[in-house]
Amino acid sequence: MGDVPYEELPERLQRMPSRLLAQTAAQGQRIVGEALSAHDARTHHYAVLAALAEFGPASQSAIADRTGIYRSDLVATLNELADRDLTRRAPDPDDRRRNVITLTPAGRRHLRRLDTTLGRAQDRLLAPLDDRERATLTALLTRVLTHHTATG
Amino acid sequence: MGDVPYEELPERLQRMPSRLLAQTAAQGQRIVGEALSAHDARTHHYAVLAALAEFGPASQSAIADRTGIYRSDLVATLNELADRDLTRRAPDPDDRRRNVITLTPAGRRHLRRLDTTLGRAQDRLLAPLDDRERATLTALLTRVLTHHTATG
DNA sequence: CCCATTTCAGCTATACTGATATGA
DNA sequence: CTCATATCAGTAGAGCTGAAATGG
Repeated sequence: MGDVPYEELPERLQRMPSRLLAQTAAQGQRIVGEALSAHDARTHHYAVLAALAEFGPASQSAIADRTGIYRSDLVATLNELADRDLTRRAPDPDDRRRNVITLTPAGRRHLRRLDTTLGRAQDRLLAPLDDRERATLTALLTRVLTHHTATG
Repeated sequence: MGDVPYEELPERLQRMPSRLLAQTAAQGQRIVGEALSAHDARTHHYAVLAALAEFGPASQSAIADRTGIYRSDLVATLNELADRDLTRRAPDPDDRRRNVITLTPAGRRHLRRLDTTLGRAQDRLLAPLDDRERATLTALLTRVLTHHTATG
């Protein structure tokens, strides 16, 4: 990708919002993925660490709800985080169906490193936009997203 | 996804542009994918048909450049389109390394149907935004995207 | 020889579905 | 019995890489 002047794109594709979103999101994923891979991390890792830091220990089900990660995918993510000693998984004594996931001190430090790295990645992604434009973009995206994810 | 009030998301995730883009793009892909699957089509099909309609017959290499589809992925896409008699693949007499891809009349009709279907899908995707906001969003996305895909 | 074009075979991360075992 | 939780197995589309075969 990125080997061709934008002018050559078919006009239909050029202005199709879903395509603009997909392509721009792919650029973001590429930039963020490169930044995270330097820390042996992926986006799901960051989402889980952030949820634990902001809401405290939680069941896998609660983490899934708070991050948008599917319960089935969360299993692997938590395995990876536990392998790296960034989170711990312990059975919940109050409800033995549940695991309680907690952040370790190393997890907290890792999250701070990722915050820095990801901040820089966002900056590279949005480089051509000034602060006001960035705010406009995130506000518009937020409105579209909430419209499609709202429960009521 | 979409089972939880937005307010419960970790603040870090809520405002991260790359995540907003990824999630919104996923909604777009879901909506567009459903619309296309009713016509036994996928996004790559539309991109190729649009490129052929707007630029005329072309080699696979040229189509790849004009759509952003990888050359390797284009092979399968063109197989599928040819199976449906929407495009034709013929060797180029001027350069026998090349295939010349042309749109069939059925392909032209199919493109028109997809135009309609996709127009409605875009409208559902961007439902919460008015026309001016939609224009702002596409303009901002276009600037970010061209910044990352420009050759010079 | 080098370069362009097509094709094949594979990989990755993400989003998503369905089934199952266990316990409330 | 039903519902919730965690887990496993698998699917799908898109983006991406590398190598091979053929021809300019």
